[in-house]
Amino acid sequence: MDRRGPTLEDVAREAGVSRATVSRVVNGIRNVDPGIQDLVRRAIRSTGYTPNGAARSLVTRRAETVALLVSGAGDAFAARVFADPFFGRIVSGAVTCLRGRAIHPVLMFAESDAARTQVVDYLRRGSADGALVVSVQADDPLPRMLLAARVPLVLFARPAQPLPVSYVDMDHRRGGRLAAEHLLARGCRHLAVIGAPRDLPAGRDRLAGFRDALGRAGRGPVPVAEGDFTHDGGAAAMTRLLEEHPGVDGVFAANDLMAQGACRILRERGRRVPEDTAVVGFDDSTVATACRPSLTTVRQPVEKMAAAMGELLADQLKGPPHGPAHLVFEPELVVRESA
Amino acid sequence: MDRRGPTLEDVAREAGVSRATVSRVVNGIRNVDPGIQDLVRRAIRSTGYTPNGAARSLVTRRAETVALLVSGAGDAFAARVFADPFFGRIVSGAVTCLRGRAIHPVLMFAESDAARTQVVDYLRRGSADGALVVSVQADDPLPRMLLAARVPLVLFARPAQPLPVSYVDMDHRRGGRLAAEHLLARGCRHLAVIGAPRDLPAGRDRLAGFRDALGRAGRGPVPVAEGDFTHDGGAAAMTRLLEEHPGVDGVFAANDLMAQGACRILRERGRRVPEDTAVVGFDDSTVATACRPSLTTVRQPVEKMAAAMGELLADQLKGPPHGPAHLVFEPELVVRESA
DNA sequence: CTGAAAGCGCTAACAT
DNA sequence: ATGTTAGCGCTTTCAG
Repeated sequence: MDRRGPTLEDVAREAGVSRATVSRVVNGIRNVDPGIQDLVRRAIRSTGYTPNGAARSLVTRRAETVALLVSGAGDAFAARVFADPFFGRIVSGAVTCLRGRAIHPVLMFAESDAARTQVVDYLRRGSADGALVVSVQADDPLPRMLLAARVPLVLFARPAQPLPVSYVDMDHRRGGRLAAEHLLARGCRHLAVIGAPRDLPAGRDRLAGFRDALGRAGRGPVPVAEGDFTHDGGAAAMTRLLEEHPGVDGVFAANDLMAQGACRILRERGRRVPEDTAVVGFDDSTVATACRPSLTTVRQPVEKMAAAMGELLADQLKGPPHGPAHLVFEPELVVRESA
Repeated sequence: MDRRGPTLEDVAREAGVSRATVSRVVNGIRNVDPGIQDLVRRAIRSTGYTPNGAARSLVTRRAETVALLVSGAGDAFAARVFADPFFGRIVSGAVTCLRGRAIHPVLMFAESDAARTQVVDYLRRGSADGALVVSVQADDPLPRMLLAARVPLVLFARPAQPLPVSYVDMDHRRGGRLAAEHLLARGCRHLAVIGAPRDLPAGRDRLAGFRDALGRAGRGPVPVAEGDFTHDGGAAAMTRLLEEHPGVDGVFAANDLMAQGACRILRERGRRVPEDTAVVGFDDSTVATACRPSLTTVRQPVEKMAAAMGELLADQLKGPPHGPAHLVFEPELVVRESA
């Protein structure tokens, strides 16, 4: 079963012109006589010609492909990643943006040294022109490796260590402030936080913003239980919080999944949400509207951010490098039932 | 910024051998003197050589890449797809399987004629060696188009129209039976179904299996409200069901998201789940354990199925075609709180 | 505006 | 066991 199709040569012969001319027509280059253009197009149709990607790629040095990398650690990483609707949103935003530019995304997980090596090799081999990277780990070595390999790349979220690299991010500090202000405004007096893993810049910023607002309102320190972005992690954190601070009447969770886990525990303990304890989530993921009470949450415009990543990378691939670009989006508080 | 690296030629010169020998070492072909192998490897290291993918691809006629196609219709298709954890599971299963074989998945959505054309072109261009297709639409034209282009492919789920193509599927009929038997066994007397879109074979089979079991138990016809696999669709269907059959005490929903939507409505109407109305879902997706009551559901081994798709395709790419293969997996009832 | 010709970097016969 | 050679299918100067 050989899927080898007709080549430029075949089309050229059919049309009675040279390969170069066919190539020009295929690539939409002007300076081709309209009559001949027609001739060629007809020949293309009649032969059923499609350009060969590898051959083209070999000379243009472009694969019209980028790697979409999800980077983090742990067993069953791939399986866990998509349990959070967050990643699906990134993927769909990126894919949608790239497809408009006829760039194709190759999805890869980089959760071990072996996987990272595979990823870097893939890029060095020229199979992809650049990379879109989503790290869920603070000390992720991947961006550095890619930078060392001179791979054009754009990160989702500012790296934990400063790096000369483009990224798209959100103003998490502001997000944390919005959450705190809302909780304060609805009269909560005993706040608590279910935080992100301690070393993630985004998590730190959300917490810092939350504290900012508290400080400004003359409030003291706030108890924090660390979560892991999962439903169960949120539930566990809420349980701990309740043991040590039974009087808590307002909770800010660093993502919606954890907020949902927290709500579950609160209700199992006989507390009404939001009457007894209000809960604010983060992300505005699909679960925010699917649960009862629906979640009041800080919306991240993830799809837009992912699309921006794609654009930034596309620009970088096209023009000469203008140095790292940083795009920071604004969060938005979405008020629903939980707070 | 030219990322052009050293070539085979450079390595050959450095090692004082021919390009062919270097190529043999790189590709792990025996019949190379161990001493020379060492020499070459050293030269590879010292030059920092990585093979060029396009050049290799041009002669081997293999891209070591497959397209992972999600096919369906509608606006914002890409965005909606990942709202259901189901797709994330497929993707992660497929990626995990393929990576072991050094095959890279390109993710594409095919929801319009333009998108489908782009997809077929991509394959015809040789940029991918084959396709893994997940259709969420009964009359999806994509498989046929791919078949016509002689693209090796494997479908997730049997196509609505018989097609000479390999696929991986589950015994949905059996899944429906499991759900019915469980509901019957727990003493439900007034059953109802929240079905899948009517034209999906999987949905039809689940319903048929459900009816099978009912018939065998001497039960008559069962009311069915059609859903669209979303949380809200499930809620809407449940609402309709309740209006026409207020006495319903057992519901089978064609996926977990709809089951969750149904539970929401039931509780809003003051009914206890499962005491007043039991609910059985389908898929055993991540939402099944995240909600209260947790869902009793029919588990689909999605990751395994997706991995099997990858294997089937890999085999097809490797060996000579042995005709379409069909792999059918068994469902499993997972009993939790909702029924 | 069109054609001829030179590669892009690699693999795979075929010789040796 | 190694080297020589001929392409894979395309783009792109460079002439004309």
